[in-house]
Amino acid sequence: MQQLDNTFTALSDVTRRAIVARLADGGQSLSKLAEPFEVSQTAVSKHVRVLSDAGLVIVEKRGRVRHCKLDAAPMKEAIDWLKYYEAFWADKFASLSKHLAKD
Amino acid sequence: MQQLDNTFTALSDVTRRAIVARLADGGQSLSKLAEPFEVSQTAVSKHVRVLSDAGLVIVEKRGRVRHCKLDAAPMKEAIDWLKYYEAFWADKFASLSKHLAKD
DNA sequence: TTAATACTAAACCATATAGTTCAGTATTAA
DNA sequence: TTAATACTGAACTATATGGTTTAGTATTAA
Repeated sequence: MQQLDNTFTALSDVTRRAIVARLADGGQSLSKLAEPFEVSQTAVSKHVRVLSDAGLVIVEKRGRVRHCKLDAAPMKEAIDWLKYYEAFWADKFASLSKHLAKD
Repeated sequence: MQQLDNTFTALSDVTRRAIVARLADGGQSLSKLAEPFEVSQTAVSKHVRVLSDAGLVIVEKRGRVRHCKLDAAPMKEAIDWLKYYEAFWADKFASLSKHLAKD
């Protein structure tokens, strides 16, 4: 429940979703990770903290470098939650009309 | 992109997720919808506004009543986004080890 | 016509969020 | 040993968020 909050909140920011996308191409240091973004490294560091608190990114200290890698496991719960509502997608005609009949 | 932001943000609040859950049992008026919640009707009204702005709830004026119903269509985009990262779930052993080999 | 109902808008408050800069610490390279 | 690198923490700012209460509007019921 709190985990779902953390996951959805973490993913509600464009920069954080972009960080996740970058990490999907492979783990990397925080400074490398921050390079393409227009905000400061400190800002990226904070975003990574949010993702790490949500369990979506694993940060490992290697000397002076923080190596970041993706762990998408918490997304499973989010997908499961969302999937429950597939029946209410407008393009699923059969389910929709069944639903409309209810109102 | 902005749509994804809106969807994830809308779903990052427990009360709003509970509203979605209630609407899955059928459309209803705002006041009925607000009943089980401990916050004021005004607060629920604001939450419904957020959901409606995200396209997740359709509000229809019927006389003095606002009838609310679920439209989960925007969730599709969110699920699709999340699904891309299935390969990074820790429990998908094959994909994970492939990923680990990269670091 | 009057009173009740179902809201919304406005004003306000406390806290959270996203960003900044600057200073400090830990680690590595020269 | 000194200098550079890779960060984090602290302090600050602006805006967003979630909540409240109070007042007002639109609609329906009596």
